[in-house]
Amino acid sequence: MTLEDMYVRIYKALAHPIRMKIVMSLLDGAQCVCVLKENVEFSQSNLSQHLKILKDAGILVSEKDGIRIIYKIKDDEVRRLLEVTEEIIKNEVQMMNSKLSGTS
Amino acid sequence: MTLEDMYVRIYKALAHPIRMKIVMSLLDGAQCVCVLKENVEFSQSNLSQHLKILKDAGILVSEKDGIRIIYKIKDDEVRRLLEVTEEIIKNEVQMMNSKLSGTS
DNA sequence: TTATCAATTTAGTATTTTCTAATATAATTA
DNA sequence: TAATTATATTAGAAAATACTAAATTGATAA
Repeated sequence: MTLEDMYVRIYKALAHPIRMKIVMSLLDGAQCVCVLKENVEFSQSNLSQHLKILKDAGILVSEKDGIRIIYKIKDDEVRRLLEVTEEIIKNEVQMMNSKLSGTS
Repeated sequence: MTLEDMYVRIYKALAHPIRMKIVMSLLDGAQCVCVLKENVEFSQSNLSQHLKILKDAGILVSEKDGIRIIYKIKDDEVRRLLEVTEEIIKNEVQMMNSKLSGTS
């Protein structure tokens, strides 16, 4: 596995609307699959597959709690990744707006 | 386009080995397509398609220079995104190593 | 103007990813 | 132990993405 491949694995994990939704939902705190399931509009097996991808990529970690499995954001570095991405998006939106209003 | 979709577009653009290679190659400085072509192992049309995806996602920008087109990393925020990702990878590698050597 | 070089676009095939449905596992409770 | 609840896995069809080859555009030079 090259360095490039490691980058790609991380980005690929985040490059899906459902997975992004899961990750954002977990930014507020850990959640069990049973709760995540309620906010997601498809099958439980599909959710499970997406969670696996996120876990394998090192975005999420999980732990057992009796019959439940709790998922959470792995660490602060992952949170920072999302923050920096948000910065990029903010810049884009700002630029779009200033172009539209002719203030550029 | 929701906020989620904007995140996804950025990550999707980076979630490909060839595109990652292009981006890394551009971290050292702007390059024309003609030079990028030499470091990439497939058709020029394919390269062009990947460049388009990176540009549309706001990762790269391009400018004309006579007959050539020069591509470069859009801005420092994008560079930071890559840096933070590298941090995540470093942590992973470190953890793997300490597990292997039993130092954990 | 014609030829050439640099890059992009288009169309169709090949490959990869995603989703659904069914089955399996694992912990808990009756 | 059997039934139930929570989650994961598997297999195959559906959808999305990537690649190749050919055609196109646009700028420059002969």
